Amino acid sequence: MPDKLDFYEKVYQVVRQIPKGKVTSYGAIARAIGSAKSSRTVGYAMNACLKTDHSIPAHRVVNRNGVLTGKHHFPSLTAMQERLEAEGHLIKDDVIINFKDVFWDPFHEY
DNA sequence: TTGCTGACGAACA
DNA sequence: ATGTTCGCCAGCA
Repeated sequence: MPDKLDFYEKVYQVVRQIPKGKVTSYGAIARAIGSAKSSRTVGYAMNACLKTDHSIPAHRVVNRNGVLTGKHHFPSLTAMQERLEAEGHLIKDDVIINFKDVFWDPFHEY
């Protein structure tokens, strides 16, 4: 079937499951949907969802170091950080403080 | 169609 | 510890 669209579907599905106050990484999502080495493409999917589906909390997805590498793609350069702070996260120099403590592993859900 | 790019990550030197 | 290379996959010129 539409394998290509399938990839997006799965990515969105996982991202939507991220609990409020938690975050996860591109790589974690990639593993969760069965494409462990496609973390880059996960980010690409996020980029697309920003423009299309606003119901997806793309700001809860950061890289494996807890860095807000995707902030440049938001309407505002500070939008991502502010959203995260609004959910109780502490951010310093684009890095989520206590990232490890607020990390949510989608793999753990499956 | 080919080649390059990119919100990543892991392996190597 | 730091820098480079490769894999993965969608989108665009």
